[in-house]
Amino acid sequence: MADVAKLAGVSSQTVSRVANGQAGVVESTREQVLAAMRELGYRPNSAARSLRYGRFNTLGVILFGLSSTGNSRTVEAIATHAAAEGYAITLIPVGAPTQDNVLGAFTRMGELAVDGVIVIIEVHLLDAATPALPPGVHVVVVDSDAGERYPVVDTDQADGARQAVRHLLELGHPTVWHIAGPAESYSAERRALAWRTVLEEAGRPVPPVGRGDWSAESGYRAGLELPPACTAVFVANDQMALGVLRALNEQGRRVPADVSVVGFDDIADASSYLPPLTTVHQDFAEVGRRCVEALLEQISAGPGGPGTDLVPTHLVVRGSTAPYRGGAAP
Amino acid sequence: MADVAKLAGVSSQTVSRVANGQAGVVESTREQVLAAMRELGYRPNSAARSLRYGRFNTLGVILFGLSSTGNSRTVEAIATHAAAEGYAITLIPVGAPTQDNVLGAFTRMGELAVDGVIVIIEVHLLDAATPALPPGVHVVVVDSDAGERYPVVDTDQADGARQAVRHLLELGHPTVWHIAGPAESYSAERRALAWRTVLEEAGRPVPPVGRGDWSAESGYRAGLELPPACTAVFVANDQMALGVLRALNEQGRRVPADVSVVGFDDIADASSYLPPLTTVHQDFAEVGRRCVEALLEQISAGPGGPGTDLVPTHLVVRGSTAPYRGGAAP
DNA sequence: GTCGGAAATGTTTGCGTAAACATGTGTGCC
DNA sequence: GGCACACATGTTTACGCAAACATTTCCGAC
Repeated sequence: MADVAKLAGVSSQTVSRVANGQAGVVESTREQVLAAMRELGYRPNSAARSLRYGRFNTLGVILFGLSSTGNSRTVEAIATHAAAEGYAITLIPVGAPTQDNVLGAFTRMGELAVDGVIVIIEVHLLDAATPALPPGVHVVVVDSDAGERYPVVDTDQADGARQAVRHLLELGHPTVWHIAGPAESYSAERRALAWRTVLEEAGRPVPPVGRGDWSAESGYRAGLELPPACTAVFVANDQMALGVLRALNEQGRRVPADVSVVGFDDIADASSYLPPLTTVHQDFAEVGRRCVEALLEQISAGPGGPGTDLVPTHLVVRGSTAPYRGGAAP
Repeated sequence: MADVAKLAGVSSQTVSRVANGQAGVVESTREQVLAAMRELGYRPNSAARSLRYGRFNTLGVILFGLSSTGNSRTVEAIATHAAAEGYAITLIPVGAPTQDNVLGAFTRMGELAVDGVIVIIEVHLLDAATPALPPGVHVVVVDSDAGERYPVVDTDQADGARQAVRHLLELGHPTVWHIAGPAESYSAERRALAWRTVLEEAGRPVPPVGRGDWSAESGYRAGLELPPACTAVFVANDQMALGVLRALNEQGRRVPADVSVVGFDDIADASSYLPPLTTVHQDFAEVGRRCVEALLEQISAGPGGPGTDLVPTHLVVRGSTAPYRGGAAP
């Protein structure tokens, strides 16, 4: 900066004024400074700026991994909206979901230059970790039941699951089976709970729950366990539903003629499954947007209270569901 | 830091020494300082550190989006390995692939506190943009033909495509059709070129190329165009292959009995397609790892020359390919 | 012409850290 | 006992920037 000032024949303060587009610099001077900047290839040093302002214009994101479609789409939306607000994103992935790893990630984040943190992680691992964050750092949590302690943004999992199960009941199926995600996952539990509640409210029998780990492969294995009596199944995500379709296909059971299948997420591929999957649409981009919004609000206006902001879902009916035809196999 | 020093009854310099684990501090003093740090919840300010050192310990990543499986897995690997080396990741997504957007991303990145940049973007958009980066910032490029000007890390696209096409020819198919990715994509072009070359070398006719945009939906549309004479098709990625499977299924053509299909990427879901997809396995994690390695090498040892580092691929044979049976439909 | 005041520009200062240099403190050796 | 030297700790300074305050310049009104 000093070099630019010297070359332009002005003080460094004037350079600073030009760099920040402040008023009070006469046109001719501004021109000269800009020319000098170009000539020397001057870039403002963001570290010095941060030091001066006490702000970093950076948001941290802590998550388990980008491998799930939901996470990666949420992160993408976060990055996009943060960029639009002049913020950069710093990513810290946590390897295995252990207390130690999570704590380590928060500690690292605490040492990093971030103004706020978005946490995409199960809450039970979170409690021990947040104290590792410095006091000034704000937090928004995605996809967990931390609503009593932190601001939370989440998809309306329960309502989505309700829509799925009701759709199947309305088609006449006597009851609906469920293949859930991993027990540690809060979304998985909420979807399972909503499924159970709808069945109970409708006075239908509640079949035993199948389990997967969100992967198509695990859905395939769980699908093989589905008994012949099953005519309708609500699967906790689209990828497991893909596995279920394969399992049913291998067993010679036709979808949707013999068995109706509903997924959750509405990933891009779901419309190309065999048959195209009826599923619950989840608006990941909106979740990401609201996270950034809530966090920036906190940063500028001070900590908002806890509470949960739910993004609505809706059912997308495609070819994998059909009316009940009175029996399992024809 | 001054507060800690006061509380511990030492100078700030001693605090600094303790914070950085430097020698020359007697045990009792160190204890006192550590205690004071804990009491005050002291955190070193990374902005000041960066200012002092001229290093940020941050790597930038510029990409189009996280929606493709490949990108998100590569980014995940980059983040993981960078974290292991004590570096954080700053993400800048580029919306639409226009010259302006790319330039904007590079400009923003130039103003950000990064020591190096990993670019996951088509090269023809890259040329106009890199000058926007400050001189001291190192660059590694993924998935492009920039090998003559930048260090490039990439999957061995050509070899993967060759393996796919040869596999189909070895099964006895007279020739192999191809559904390519978008023409702007360099990987798409390389896969298409390798496909054409193998056919020409084998003296087989080269059918017209189908086109998609990587999405399952576009694969479906391209799949509907496949003529009855087609008995083998190499699709440029797994998701489009999923669409092709659906198109063939709708037309009553069985896979692999009537038509053999090979994909590219080996995404997690591919083994659960109907039928499980034969595809070219791509090691995204390794690509990410090598990127970080190359970039850190540059940062510590000065700019390495251009050149391309190819990560090998291998064919995974599953259920979507079968020997040629002498005719298109039985 | 002189004076007031607004606008343009310059100077000083401090953000938190750590290197470089300066000072103190004790130890062992002759 | 005095001296040198190693080691622990303190003081000064600079990193790049911009707010706060200081100075200069120029204009119009009287």
